[in-house]
Amino acid sequence: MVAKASNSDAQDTADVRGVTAPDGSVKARLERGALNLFREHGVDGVSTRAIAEAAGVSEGAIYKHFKSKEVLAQHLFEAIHEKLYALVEEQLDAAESFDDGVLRVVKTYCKAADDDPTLFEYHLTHMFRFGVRHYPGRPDPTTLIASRIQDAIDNGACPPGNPEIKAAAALGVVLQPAAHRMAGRFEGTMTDHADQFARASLATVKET
Amino acid sequence: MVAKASNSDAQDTADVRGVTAPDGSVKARLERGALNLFREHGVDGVSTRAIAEAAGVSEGAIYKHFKSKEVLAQHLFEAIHEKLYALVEEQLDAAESFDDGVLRVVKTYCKAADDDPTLFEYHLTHMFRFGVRHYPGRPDPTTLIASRIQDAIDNGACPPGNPEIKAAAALGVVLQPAAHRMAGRFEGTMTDHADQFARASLATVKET
DNA sequence: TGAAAGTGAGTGAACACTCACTTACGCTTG
DNA sequence: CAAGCGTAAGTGAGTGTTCACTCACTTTCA
Repeated sequence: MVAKASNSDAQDTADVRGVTAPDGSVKARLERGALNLFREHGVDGVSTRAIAEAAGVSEGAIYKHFKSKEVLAQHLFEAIHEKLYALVEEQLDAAESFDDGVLRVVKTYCKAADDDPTLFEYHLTHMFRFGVRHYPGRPDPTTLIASRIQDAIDNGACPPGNPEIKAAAALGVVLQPAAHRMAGRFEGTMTDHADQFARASLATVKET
Repeated sequence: MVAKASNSDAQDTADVRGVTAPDGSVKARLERGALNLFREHGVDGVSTRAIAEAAGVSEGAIYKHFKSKEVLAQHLFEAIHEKLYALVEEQLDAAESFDDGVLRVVKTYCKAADDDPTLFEYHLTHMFRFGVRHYPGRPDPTTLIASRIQDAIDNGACPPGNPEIKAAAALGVVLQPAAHRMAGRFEGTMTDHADQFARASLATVKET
């Protein structure tokens, strides 16, 4: 479970941050320190010693909060994964049409990438490690999108086709540029180009 | 440098395989064994002991062919990276129009993913580790594609826009489904859907 | 016959994790 | 409210294991 971040702090904006424990706490410093290191060096490239140092605590402190380094890494991934799911669901439910839904989802991903690039990059780069399994019931943004595409196909708002493929291709339009943005291959924010990505995503969904 | 694979074996087909040493040699077995393990567990998740075991040789043998485990991992990445570059360049040069070029590149990626999924997945998952730096002169498929898009913009075959972003978005249409395919999220080959991906890529390039 | 390829026990370093211990602190009770 | 107390948080030296890599040696083969 993600540390409850929406208890009293009036943060109802669709913000990808706030998936970690309250700022200043040792747990939050461990999470943020580990996240920074994991993003740069990969989970296996980071020692518990380095994590403790980054958080300004002793190595033993890690184990008061997490059973193992691996659990810490999983916890961070799940936190952002579930947060993304919630944001996507929120936007899809608020959408006035299929096309509007695509636009909203694209904007959500762009905003997430801009708001917390470290968190987003960790999510992107560790999808293969933690995000592959999509057992039934696990909240997975792509599966959610695919199921909404299926709905749209059923009611004629979208041409027929494999919804998993449509979802993947449409997301690729946003995620691949996001990866390039993080590698410094172009300037500006993702949100700057959100409308363009949305048009391309929509064309992709209707084409694929 | 990639082990010369096009010496005498009459393999002129645009195939992504053949980036490793001749089959049966210890070097080839080390490369293939390491590749399989790296793909599944990541470079840092694989021990030299495991690599030697997979290749059926002693640990010391690794160091007769590669200076270190890291060099072996880099070598494998560069091999597929340069091969992809060559294939993309070949197809772009053979293209009769901008649109035809997009179709050919998309088909090339689909075929590469189908021909050697392990190699392709290793490339995909280790882009962040090895593929980020695109210093001038290094053959990089995406940079090549971006430069051809720039050409097309200059001669009016493509609407204006940032070619790096266009290239990334168009590639995302293929690469994200490829990742999903490898995770077993849909059946069939990538090539089965190449025409659809090509149409979506083209729309993305002209839209983004 | 000489060089390259291959062996496998050996080495020091780094690793994730533990544990006996100290510190901090909220809660009960007179 | 002060004293006492139990629990959770935090420490950091210690532990056994695993790691990448080496080297003296043997084998292969042109």
